[in-house]
Amino acid sequence: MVPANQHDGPVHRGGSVHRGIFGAAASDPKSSGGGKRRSPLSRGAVLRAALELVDADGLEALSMRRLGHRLDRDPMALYRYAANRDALLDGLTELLLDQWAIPGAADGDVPEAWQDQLRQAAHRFRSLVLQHPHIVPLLVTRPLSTPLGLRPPGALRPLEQLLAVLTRAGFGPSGALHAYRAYYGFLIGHLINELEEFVVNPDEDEAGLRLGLHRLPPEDFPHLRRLAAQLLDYDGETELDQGITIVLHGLQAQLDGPAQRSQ
Amino acid sequence: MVPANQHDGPVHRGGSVHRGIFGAAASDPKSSGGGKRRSPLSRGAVLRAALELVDADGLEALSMRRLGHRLDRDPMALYRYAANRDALLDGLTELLLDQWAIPGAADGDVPEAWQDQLRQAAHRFRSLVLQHPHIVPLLVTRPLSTPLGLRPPGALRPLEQLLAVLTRAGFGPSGALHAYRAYYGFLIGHLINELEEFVVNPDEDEAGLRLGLHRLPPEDFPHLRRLAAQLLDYDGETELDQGITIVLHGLQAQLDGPAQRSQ
DNA sequence: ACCGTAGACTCTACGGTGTAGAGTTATAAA
DNA sequence: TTTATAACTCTACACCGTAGAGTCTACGGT
Repeated sequence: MVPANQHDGPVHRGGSVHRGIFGAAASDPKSSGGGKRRSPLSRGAVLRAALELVDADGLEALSMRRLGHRLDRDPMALYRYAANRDALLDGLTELLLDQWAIPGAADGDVPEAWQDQLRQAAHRFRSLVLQHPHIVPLLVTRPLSTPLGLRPPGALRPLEQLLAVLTRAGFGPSGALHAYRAYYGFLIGHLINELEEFVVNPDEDEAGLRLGLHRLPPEDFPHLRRLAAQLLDYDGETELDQGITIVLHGLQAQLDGPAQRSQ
Repeated sequence: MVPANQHDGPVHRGGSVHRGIFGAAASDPKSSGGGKRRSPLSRGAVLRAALELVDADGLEALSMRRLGHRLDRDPMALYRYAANRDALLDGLTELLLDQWAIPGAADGDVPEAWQDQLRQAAHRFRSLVLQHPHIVPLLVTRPLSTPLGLRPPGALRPLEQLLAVLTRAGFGPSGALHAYRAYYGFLIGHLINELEEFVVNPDEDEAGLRLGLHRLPPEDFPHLRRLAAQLLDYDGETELDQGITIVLHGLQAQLDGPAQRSQ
């Protein structure tokens, strides 16, 4: 349930000094009270500052120089905590994935609850992502450049836990993998969809005008133009819930169907 | 079936000189045969060159300067065909979406075929994206910054056509929208998943080693480590097909269920 | 033949970026 | 006191997007 994280110090060597989850420090003056030397940074502090920067102003606003400025350190100091900017971005996705709590992942639960567990996990992931919408592109892009086994454990934990839930539900190894892919694929796809729902001009009264739909030639886009009202009262939460229901039904059918077991 | 595209010339004014789909020119010497002055570029030529650059070396390799060099033009010349780099990226997503052919979008088809049509469309989208994997981040990120009505028609056409298919299938306006979202959400999610499947070291014999799974502590990742073999023989096409089947069944159920019609 | 105009492009420059390499300082250990 | 090391800073380089002004060519009008 709670992130169980690893090294926090400099990046080149796992210093193994456990300072807490993603590191504390960085605000209290250390032992000697000169006031001249600040307490050293930590990977956790750097990542958290980076996330704040991204949340506030988007991904492009995250530059080494700006982050250095925000932490009151020379930009080059950051390279002690992330090998380069890409590694920093990877750290952000890890920071996020590591917060994804998947219910019922511990042993000893009733196996029938797997559908509720997956449903809950989906909603948690959604609210997590909505708190940090700017990192979605990272979620989509970054892992692509890192092969499975080399990704940080924090980023793999959700996958492992989902596989555990599915296995307890009765899926075989390959079945669990297929089920995971269908589930996570739908989940991430939904979030991309949801984040793309937008309004041009909230002050405008008429639905079509708010979306800018009046610019579209009616003869080319009859269906779209007719949907102005429906496009506006989008409810991401129930939309996700209904979609997840479809997926879960499909998975249940596979469980009940033939040739399960070793498949 | 075939992209029907609009202006192609300079960006500030829709020159309305129709030179063909996304523009020709850019290789044949124009009327006067001095050999001194090259024929002018075109938006289409610029976008195509940009796509080639991205396909070859990834998104980060697409800089105005590199693109200018490739087209043998000063980088600033490109600003005649795209207002800035972001607009260039938007042009790339349009270039791609515009190629997505959705079968049966023309009127007069048998309405029962909608499931096959959506299935086919999904497979076409997949092969399109696999030809240009580097643009997936754009597909995910770019529309986010452009409200629906302001997106270029080429990027909205697939949406319109999918809505047409769903409407002919019997969905009401809101139902069609929900169905579209479930369908496209799953589709894009699957592709993200599929693109993240990777091998570390193809020369390695043993499955776990090829994925780098041996680095993971066995006590923390029992399920993942057990899946080495299954992770390796991933077949994106049938995976997509099975997932789409689930979604289509779910949608069919909604069609058969109560309260369809005006909903 | 001359001029004016407009399109397509180039030149220069500014402020920003990631990061290599070497240098600095403060603390802890010997 | 000396030495080692961790944490950090300084300087510099090559690249980036793009604003602003200038150039060069083709063409239409007179």
